[in-house]
Amino acid sequence: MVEQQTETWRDGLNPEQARAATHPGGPLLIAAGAGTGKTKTLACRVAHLIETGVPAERILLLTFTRRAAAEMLKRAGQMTASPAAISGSSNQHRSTRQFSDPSTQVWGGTFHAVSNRLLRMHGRALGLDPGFTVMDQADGADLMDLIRDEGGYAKGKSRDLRTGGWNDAGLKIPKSRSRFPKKDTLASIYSRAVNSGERLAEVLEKHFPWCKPEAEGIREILSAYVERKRSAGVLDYDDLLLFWKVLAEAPGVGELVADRFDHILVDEYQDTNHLQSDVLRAMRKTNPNITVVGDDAQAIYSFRSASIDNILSFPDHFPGAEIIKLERNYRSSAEILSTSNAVIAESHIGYGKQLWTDRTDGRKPGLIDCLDEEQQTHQVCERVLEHRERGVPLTHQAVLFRAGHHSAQLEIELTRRNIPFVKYGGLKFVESAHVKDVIAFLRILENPRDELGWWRVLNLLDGVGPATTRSFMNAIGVTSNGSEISPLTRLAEDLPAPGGAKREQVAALADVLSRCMEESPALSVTSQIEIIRSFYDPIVHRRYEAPHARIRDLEQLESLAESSKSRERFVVDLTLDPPASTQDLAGPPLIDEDYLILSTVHSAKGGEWDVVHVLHAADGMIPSDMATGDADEIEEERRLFYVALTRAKNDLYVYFPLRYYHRPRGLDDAHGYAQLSRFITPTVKDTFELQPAFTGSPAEEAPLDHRPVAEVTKYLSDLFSI
DNA sequence: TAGTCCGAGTTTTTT
DNA sequence: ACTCGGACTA
Repeated sequence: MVEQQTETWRDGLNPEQARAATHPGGPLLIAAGAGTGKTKTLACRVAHLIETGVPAERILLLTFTRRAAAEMLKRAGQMTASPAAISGSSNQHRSTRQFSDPSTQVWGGTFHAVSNRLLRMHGRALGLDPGFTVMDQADGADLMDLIRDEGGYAKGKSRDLRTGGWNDAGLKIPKSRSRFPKKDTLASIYSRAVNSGERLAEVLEKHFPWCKPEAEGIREILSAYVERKRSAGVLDYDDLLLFWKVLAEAPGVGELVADRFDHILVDEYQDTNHLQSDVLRAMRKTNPNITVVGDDAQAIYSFRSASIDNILSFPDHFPGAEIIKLERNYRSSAEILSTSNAVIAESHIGYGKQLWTDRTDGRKPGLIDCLDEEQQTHQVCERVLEHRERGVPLTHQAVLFRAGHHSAQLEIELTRRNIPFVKYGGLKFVESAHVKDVIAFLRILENPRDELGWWRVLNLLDGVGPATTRSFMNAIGVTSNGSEISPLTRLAEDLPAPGGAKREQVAALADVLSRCMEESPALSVTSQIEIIRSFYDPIVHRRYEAPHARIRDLEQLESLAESSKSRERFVVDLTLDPPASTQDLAGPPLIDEDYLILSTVHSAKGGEWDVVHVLHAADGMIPSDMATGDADEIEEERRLFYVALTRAKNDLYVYFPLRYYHRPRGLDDAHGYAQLSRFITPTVKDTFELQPAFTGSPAEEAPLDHRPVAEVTKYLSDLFSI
């Protein structure tokens, strides 16, 4: 990393970086390879714009996560005289700094967060009630499920559609197993169509061919889904983009919105999708000042409909675009670069950058053959500690893996050895049912028409299931539109016929909700959650086997709310920018401590560490079994591997466990032998130093590995069993 | 109509 | 290990 405390920021830039940072205006594409200082360049560009007189609040910086925006603006702030003007306006609840005048700050954040803000300001012009609530992907899937049940798609309808031909052929229908897509599939189909702009038929054909027989039912559900979101006053992630696009294209208000910004800068452009590129074009119909930064070799979000075409056809979308390539790598040793260059060389698309460095102090990356996952875990721990002893703190080391659960065993071992760690990616706090339940309370307080919120809350009552919930929602006017009286009031005033529910419990619920609505003095979000928990905690105790972990989560949620200005902000922030790591939740105590970073490769995007350990370099893990359908998917997995490798500055270790015990299918505990990841071709392998762990020092390994004995026993018992 | 139990099938990445 | 759906009971 280049020094920052130079006189002016310009001195720290190489010629290409400087040219990009001081580009006068018009469309600019910065094709920045991994580790070429793209964050710095973008931050400098922001600083440059402000120094040349562009008002901070007329700059829009779109990033992939809010964390990235905050980081970039922090760096820009260090370079200019008035740092406060730069720090992002969308500071989240966890941010400790407050700024005097939010109107004089750069707009920074994700597409979704920025859209949320614009729509609350201008949405009315589209007929959109600015009091909308936002739901995440899982909520969307739940709504799909609701509709799916009502329509009886899972049962009767789909069966009717399929039976005919089969009977004629004399085939036995396999016990009418419902093949109708599940809620998550429905949500993905919908999202894919919206984000890529492809028609339903095409989407099914290309990405969900096994769902084609149910196309008609799917179409009906998707239409109903759209309608239900509208009447509930709820937007999903896709709506945020869609409405932003419509807003920007609308005559009158569209110009108003676009004219807010003299300059738009977009980071990680390779991971934007068709819809996002439409948004940008709509925002830049007249003003051509747009800067995008990206690396086609690091495109890893096609599952979210991101399209590599966006970056490849940027010059067509924005005529007159200048392209600046950044190829000088400041991050990694030459040896690490050789390895990563060799990996990406096997792929043949894009702007074909060749990364180089003049560093000469490197060591060859290590490829560590392990007997099995247990040994891999052991090896990682040993190496991590070794590096710490040699002076590399844990925070400067990261362990990367393809899927959230790949680190499960390692986490157990780290805990056992008292090695502190923080994990990014994988299953998230806000996705757990009990947290969602509490958020559902907040959502109906915020937006009493929020059908899904009511659905969750009412279903909590004893003796209340789907049917009673539906009649409740009708009775208090959640679903039946038109009444001026809020469902909250109606629940409190005349309790609906309880059905199977206990009258007192319904009354208690109504009481909790109205206490949260107290206006003078307005209650803090924390107090509201406290009230909700007085009702909900007992339910957790009754419902779950081990309630304590869940109660702790709720305590965390409560304290998370402390720094939150309003209920609206809290709920929106939780869905648009959920805590990304275990650390975000753990609070201050961890901050001074040293801890190891664990992260999915996706969440590691943009990060860099002195020492990087990549787990499970076996076929089936990298590339994932789930993503070997077609050539494009494989290429994306290759780029994913490339992203993992290029995070390393000084030392890189890639681990390959030869044997897996818990093969997904194997109920008979049969193990399987894995293949080395197909991305480690012979050429690539040559760039590594091979370090077979199990032929190492036997004295060290032997006591730790009881497997061989178990193997022999099993072998013999198999032999005799037939 | 709710709640429970069992068997079958699935298992990624994230705003 | 987990979720989903179907069947069964109260």
